[in-house]
Amino acid sequence: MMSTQSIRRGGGTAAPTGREPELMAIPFLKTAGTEPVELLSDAQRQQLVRSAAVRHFPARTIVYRADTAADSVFVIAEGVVKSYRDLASGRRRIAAFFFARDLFGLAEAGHYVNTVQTVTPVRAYEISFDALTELFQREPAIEMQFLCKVVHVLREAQHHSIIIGRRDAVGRLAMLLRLLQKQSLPRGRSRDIAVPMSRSDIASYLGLSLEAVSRASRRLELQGMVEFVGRHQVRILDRQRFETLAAAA
Amino acid sequence: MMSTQSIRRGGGTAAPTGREPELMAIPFLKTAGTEPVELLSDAQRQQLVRSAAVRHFPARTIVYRADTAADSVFVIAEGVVKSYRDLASGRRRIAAFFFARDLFGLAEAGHYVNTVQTVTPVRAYEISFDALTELFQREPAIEMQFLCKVVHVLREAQHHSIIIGRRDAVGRLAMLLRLLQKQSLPRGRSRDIAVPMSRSDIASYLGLSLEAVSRASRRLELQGMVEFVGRHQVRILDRQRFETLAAAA
DNA sequence: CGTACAGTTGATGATCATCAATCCCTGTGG
DNA sequence: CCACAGGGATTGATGATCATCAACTGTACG
Repeated sequence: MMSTQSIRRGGGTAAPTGREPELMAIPFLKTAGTEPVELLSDAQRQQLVRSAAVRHFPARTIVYRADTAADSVFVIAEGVVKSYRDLASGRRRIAAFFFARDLFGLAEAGHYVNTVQTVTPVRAYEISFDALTELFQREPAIEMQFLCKVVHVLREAQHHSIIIGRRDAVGRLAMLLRLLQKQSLPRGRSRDIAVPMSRSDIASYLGLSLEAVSRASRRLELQGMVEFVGRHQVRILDRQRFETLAAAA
Repeated sequence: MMSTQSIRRGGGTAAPTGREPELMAIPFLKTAGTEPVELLSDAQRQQLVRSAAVRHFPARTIVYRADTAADSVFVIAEGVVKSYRDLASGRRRIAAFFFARDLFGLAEAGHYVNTVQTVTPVRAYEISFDALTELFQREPAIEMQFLCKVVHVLREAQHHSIIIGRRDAVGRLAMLLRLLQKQSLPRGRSRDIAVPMSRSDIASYLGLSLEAVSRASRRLELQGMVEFVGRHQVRILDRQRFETLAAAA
């Protein structure tokens, strides 16, 4: 279904030679701008790649399940995953989507907290905890970069709860689209946003019903802010109003 | 920088007992149980205390404001703070409450993300970023403990968005009370829960209106699950149903 | 004892969840 | 190439829940 279409998202990434794995975040120390930057040096990437294994996952693959024994973390080279938990009520809450240059697999007392499943085909670097701690000892600077990245993920989690805290469905959807926009092209200014995940996933992420997402999409279109090009792409038509809505919080 | 008026240096008897500062979290590596544990060794605490300054804040003091220059992190020895952001709509969203043995002050590009204000009088250890990085180099094990703590805070942030994701006000309130219960006595089994913050703060944390919190409290009482003893204490009357409600998610 | 603020209670309207029916896209097989 | 099946997505109708506005009560503190 989305297999071929959604793998190639905007942003001609790749160039998988020696520049991986990448780890991107906004550092907490003062930097030039407020944009995310690559945290790892070439030397650090070389160190990392020696401790890691490259893994390939087809779309919709479970990478690991919540509450199972955890032994490694993952850095995405290419693709998108969702990190979620199925609640007692039968509802599913997606805690986060992770993209290229993101880190996931943080555990609690030796067990994964969330289930992680690929949304698109994914290429990732898997690093065992043993290798990671050994790496931290050998190259302490890398540990600081990981700390930096985790803080970044923490900020994103806080942002997520601000999204969910909104009462209006269209506002929540707009905020998600803005996230996806940043992912699509970290620097470019294209009007097109890739939406690799299903409506159902979006609903689980936004804390809405599937129908509410559908209606919110419709309303965004009717108001002339965006245009849906198929199910996995959105085009911004009125950036002004779109940004205002997404920022209103 | 820090707001000058709101900060008062230690006026009383700080006299650290030697067991401070403490830093508590559930490690991500496998441990004996799933309860939070003290992360720092005695030696590490001694190192830390040498790089830190003890600060005392009266209740309702702003420790720092969002978007101001950040230069240090804080470890709470005693007291409660709230970490929040005021949104464009005029609403306030509390991202987290922090308690004794918690860490706060993580920044983004050299600026604090949230405003932090004390709820009760607070005694805290302030550690400048400079001292912290220097400390990490001198004692690499401490960096791992900080990483561990940040991961812990990340999990709590994810849990927060699960709370907010609930649709029913009573359920959200119950989940907050359960958090406060864990804080009250990490090991004890008392029926009483301390609720140091105001209804308004609770509302901002749960993503509800102040009135909704009030009505939810009333309903919890009418259903016989809890009893409110004054405004800052709750007594569990029917733990069974209370846990069920809080866990339903 | 009075003021100010925190909290409660009530009435009304807006928004979303839910149930149900239909549409549409995609992949499959004739 | 087309028909069909199945899951994803859309649309519609109804009810439940919370926000909001407003009035009131309780409590802390001088």
